[in-house]
Amino acid sequence: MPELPEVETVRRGLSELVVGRTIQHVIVRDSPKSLPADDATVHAFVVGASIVRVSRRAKVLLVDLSSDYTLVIHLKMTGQLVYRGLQVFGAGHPTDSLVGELPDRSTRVVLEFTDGSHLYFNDQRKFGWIKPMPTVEVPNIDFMTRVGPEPLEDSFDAAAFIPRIRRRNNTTIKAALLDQTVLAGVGNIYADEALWGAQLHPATRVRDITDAQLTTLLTEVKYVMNLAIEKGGSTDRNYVNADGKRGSYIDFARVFRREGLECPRCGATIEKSRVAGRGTHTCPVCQPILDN
DNA sequence: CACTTGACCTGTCCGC
DNA sequence: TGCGGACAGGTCAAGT
Repeated sequence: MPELPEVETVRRGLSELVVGRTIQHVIVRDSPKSLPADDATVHAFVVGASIVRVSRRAKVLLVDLSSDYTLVIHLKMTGQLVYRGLQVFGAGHPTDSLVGELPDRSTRVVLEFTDGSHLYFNDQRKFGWIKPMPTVEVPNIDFMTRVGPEPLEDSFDAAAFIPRIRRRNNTTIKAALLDQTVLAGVGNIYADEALWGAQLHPATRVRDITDAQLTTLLTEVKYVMNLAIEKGGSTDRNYVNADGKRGSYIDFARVFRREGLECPRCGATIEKSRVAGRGTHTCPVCQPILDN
């Protein structure tokens, strides 16, 4: 579920809420992909450690501990990280929140801090994970060595983007945007939104797209991601930030989940189809398929 | 090798 | 309400 803007929003929240706190207790229940490290590792390097920094690479969160271990976290489709202090009453407007009392049925991991507050890792579908590993080893994990550049870095310009995406010249532009080794952090929502912005049909082959169009596409990727971060991410079904609150980008989406509604640019009816194995939203007028 | 599809899971929604 | 099937924002293994 969460793409780069959602993970970045969670990162910012956790930086405010958990940095400086000391882990007193760890509870893990039914999270098959989590914590492959044995209990001894958790006891030696997680329990008793404090959180010194929360960073992000692509869609992966990195929680650095004072023990020189890092909790590497992937939320995948339905993962949430929600912090709860001691005072739960009055925490936000009810319609802002998707989560009630915690832990709940989907809670997989709980970090209890020495001050009595908690961080809950909830994950309905159990695809997500939290894995402790030595901080120095994090850059060596397969995903980190293969993942592409961060799209919001100023240095990631058209000159950097075009040759990378042209490595996937024989596939569709949507599949190429979703390829994390081309660039980091684009998922299904922002792929559709950026392609609408660039007036490209997601099923267009990369080889049929000009460099000028790819340059526009990169501008649109940066635009939708920056806007989404500003809006606190997109909540379609169950994404929430570290306070348990929804994001509002989805209210600003131009095509995503808007099938049957009007295209905000031309008024045509937005369609839903399947491209690269994913639900795909397009304007049939603004985004004609090119097949040169 | 490049690319596509299926699997991982649970919950929800839609049609009958 | 009940039941079966399709589908859900990510990633990797297996298949073509």
